[in-house]
Amino acid sequence: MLNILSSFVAQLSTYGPLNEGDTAAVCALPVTVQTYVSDTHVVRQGDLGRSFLVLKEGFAIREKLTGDGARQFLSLDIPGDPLNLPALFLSIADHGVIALANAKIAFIPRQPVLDLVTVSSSIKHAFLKLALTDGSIAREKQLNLGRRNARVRVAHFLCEHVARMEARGLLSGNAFRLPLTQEQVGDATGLTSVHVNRMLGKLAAENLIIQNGRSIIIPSITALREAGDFNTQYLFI
Amino acid sequence: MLNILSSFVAQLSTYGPLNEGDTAAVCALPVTVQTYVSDTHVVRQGDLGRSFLVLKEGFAIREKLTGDGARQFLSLDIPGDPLNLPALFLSIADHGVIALANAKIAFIPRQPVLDLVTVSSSIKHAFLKLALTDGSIAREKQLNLGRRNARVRVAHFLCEHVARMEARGLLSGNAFRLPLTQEQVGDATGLTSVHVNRMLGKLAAENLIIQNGRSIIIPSITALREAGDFNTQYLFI
DNA sequence: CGGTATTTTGAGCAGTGTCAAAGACGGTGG
DNA sequence: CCACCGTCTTTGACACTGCTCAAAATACCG
Repeated sequence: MLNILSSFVAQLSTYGPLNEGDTAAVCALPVTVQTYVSDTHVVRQGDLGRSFLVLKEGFAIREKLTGDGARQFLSLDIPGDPLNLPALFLSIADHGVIALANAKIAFIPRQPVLDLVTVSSSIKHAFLKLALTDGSIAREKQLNLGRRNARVRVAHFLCEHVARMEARGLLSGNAFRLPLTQEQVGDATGLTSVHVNRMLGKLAAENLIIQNGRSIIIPSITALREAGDFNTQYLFI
Repeated sequence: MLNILSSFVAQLSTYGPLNEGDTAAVCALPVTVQTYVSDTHVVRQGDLGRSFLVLKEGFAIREKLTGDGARQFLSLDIPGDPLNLPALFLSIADHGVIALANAKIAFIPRQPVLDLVTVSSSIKHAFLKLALTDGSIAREKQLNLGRRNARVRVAHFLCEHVARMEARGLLSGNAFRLPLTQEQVGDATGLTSVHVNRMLGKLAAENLIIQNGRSIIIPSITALREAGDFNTQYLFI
């Protein structure tokens, strides 16, 4: 229960029934946990997938870079999220991973995970659904980046983070603390920090959010979701 | 060999070794083929995944819509591509599918596919890699839409289509015919048709492409790839 | 050959980016 | 506990990319 990987197992089991043997096998995987102090690159685009990474505490970010160094954040990951599933099975990481301050990441050597997936069909099935869900989220972001304006994009970003946190039981009430700077929100939404600042101000002026530093209160999640053209369906939670 | 699903099997086997039994089992799946005349919605966002769809001939598009009806194309699919893997395993389609003129799509009832995946571990493994690769491509598009300007985006789009066609052996030489209107290229790149037109004109003026209607010649793929900040790595071909 | 869809072009505009500076905040050492 | 320093947020002025609207030119299809 209090295993290092319990939150990951819990999430995995939402994708397909795991029997006790499966659960035990996952929890028995050899694990090392690493804690990070400030924003740190854990994996760089192109690295070999030597270990499977699962976020245990705090937050992490997956990112890609353009040739001239512009950053695009692909996801803001929360406890229980796998951080490099593609690298595990495709050998090479198509994206980088950044640990935010105080994040704890579990490292599991690659081979034991591959072995486990080979042995247990239901675990492999859960991994497949995990990959497909991750793809669904990426596609929603294509839509967000390609066809929604700045205000809607920022609102959508907030809605998604809150919805995912809530689904994991990591959020209570309508208040939370954003773990990112506005510059980083810009990297997630394809905007500049200046414009993110203005859009947050606009959402606040419309009473869709109440800001106090990085603490955010959402007076009406329904209203914010409408502003962000947000629907939980694509998250499959 | 000349089975309806042979191109799909060929692609699947690039993701993981399939023995003869696996190959035969896939080819033995019950299939109906449907031909489309002009751009037609085959699946709509939110539909139930009753059949597994594989593109056999021509082109198809996967799309998502915003609440106010703006379109974002997620991918331009080519023969051999599965069109609704997520819907198959997650029950509900997170995106729509459009068949372009003269496309032939193979419909395979859902249950036989699920059964096959349950029985064959190597086929499930191939599906997993397929899903992860699809995710990798979606992430590159997040980068493209979020952080690259219009000219680079259009060049990147062309490079990706050409690279994927080539990898399937569907292209010879440096000429091809774009199966999309400029409006549709805009839906794929998050631009308007007018701006796509200008960017294509710009690429032509720079001798990166030679246009004649929808026929495009690429004098130097190296040069176009540089202009499009394109590298095949994320395609895992 | 006519009608429709698509491409091309132009002019003006809106949304977002850039640059720069001031203000607020938070953590650290004294 | 306070002062300081670096980071982050906020604001303003202006530039530029890409959008809108509209019309003309061209290509495609029956």
